[in-house]
Amino acid sequence: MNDQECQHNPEVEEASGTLAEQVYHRLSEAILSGELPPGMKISEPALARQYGISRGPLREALHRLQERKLITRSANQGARIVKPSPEALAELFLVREALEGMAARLCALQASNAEITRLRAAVTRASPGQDRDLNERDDQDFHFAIAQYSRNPMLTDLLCLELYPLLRLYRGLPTFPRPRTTRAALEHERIVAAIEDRDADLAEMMMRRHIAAARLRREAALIQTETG
Amino acid sequence: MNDQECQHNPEVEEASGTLAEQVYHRLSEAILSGELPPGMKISEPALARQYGISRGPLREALHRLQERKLITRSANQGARIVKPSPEALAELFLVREALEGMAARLCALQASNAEITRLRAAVTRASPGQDRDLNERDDQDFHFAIAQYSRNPMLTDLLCLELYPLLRLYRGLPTFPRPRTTRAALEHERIVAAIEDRDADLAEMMMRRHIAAARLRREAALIQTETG
DNA sequence: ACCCGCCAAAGTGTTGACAGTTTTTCCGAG
DNA sequence: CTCGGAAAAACTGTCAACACTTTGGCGGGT
Repeated sequence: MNDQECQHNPEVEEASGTLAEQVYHRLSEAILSGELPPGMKISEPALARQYGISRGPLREALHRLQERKLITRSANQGARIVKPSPEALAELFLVREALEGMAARLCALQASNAEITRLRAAVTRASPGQDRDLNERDDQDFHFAIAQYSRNPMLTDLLCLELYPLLRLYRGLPTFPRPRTTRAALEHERIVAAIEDRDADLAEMMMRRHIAAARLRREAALIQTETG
Repeated sequence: MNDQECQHNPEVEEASGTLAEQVYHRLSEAILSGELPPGMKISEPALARQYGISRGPLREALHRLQERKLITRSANQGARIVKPSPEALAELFLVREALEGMAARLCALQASNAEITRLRAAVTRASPGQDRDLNERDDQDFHFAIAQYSRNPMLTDLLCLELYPLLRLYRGLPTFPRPRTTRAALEHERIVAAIEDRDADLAEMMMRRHIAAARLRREAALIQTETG
């Protein structure tokens, strides 16, 4: 009935299971990528037409997004895309520091030798010399691997399925700290070295400093903006 | 059409907003309290009849519970109440250690003097002498207050709305560590003392030891059970 | 010109019914 | 008695329609 579906993303559309599941993932991606502008009010009939489905599955997806705090809902007043704020970004970095610090600790304690070898390979491949900078993809892979090798599914899910996706929301924010390429690569190397030594305390401390550095850079930039 | 509604809990039924919201909270409570046995398969028609509503709002509530990981859903196979495992409990305690440690740190850095005074009053009231033991309610209030005074809404929500409720699920587990009354009260006192001194490092360390103590006691009990 | 109440249009919340799938049951063959 | 398979019951996924609420605009009164 709708000839102009898939107008928002001409990708493969064969997906998993139910319509509610599909639209949930597509909406999640649309929000995190900024395709749906923050603060926008969601009209259920309009969105349902756009995706070529009924309101039932759409509402189920919206309730899941609500629980993930990607949208806000109030009774009889509809849903709105969540609006990222500099304050929320600061909070996120502190939570991330705590969780990734623990992940690095567990990694040092429990990762297998094979996993550590893979970590080392990825880090040295990402920065073979002084001149090679760390790109965003390598950085994400590194943190993703640490989270996985912690052997704590609850912690891994929290980081990879909730915190890391949320970070994408804040990329457009003017206060989002740009990665410090060569410096970050060096810190990654030291974290892996601590894990290789099975030094849990050092691994956690290094990871926390690594995360905190981005937060502190951002706070410094904020102050400079205010006074400048 | 249903004369025997509310058969499961004869309480006040006037609640907030939509039916989906009400049934979401009631189901959440039912799962966490163990009223709905872990691992049980959920029949949507049966539950809908039991709560006197249609399947639509019920399904919306179920999708929210799925996102909270209180139930598991697979396409065309229905939903099941999540089953707590000793492994998941161990993971939970590690995540809690990381997050509450950070909360105590932020508390030491950012809590107002009035809030710290309230913390101190609550701790001394909970254990006026050596003989007075720490009950469960006082313990929960203490950790709840720390989470709140951290002035980090994202961290507070994670702890109070996700981790702490989840803990109730594991209370029935034979491996759940029973509180160490007088010892825990002493540790609480030391944490508050560190916060009063605005000693962020010490506050975090004390809180992490406090959480880790419960985890270690549990692991020790497990080993003893295996060998005994 | 401004404010207040009414009316229509749109939107959200809820329901019952229909289609496709899974699970159970039941019956006969081996 | 056990095993396999087909029919039937139950259940999940989906949809369109209905009831109630909110929103926007219009007209009348001040």
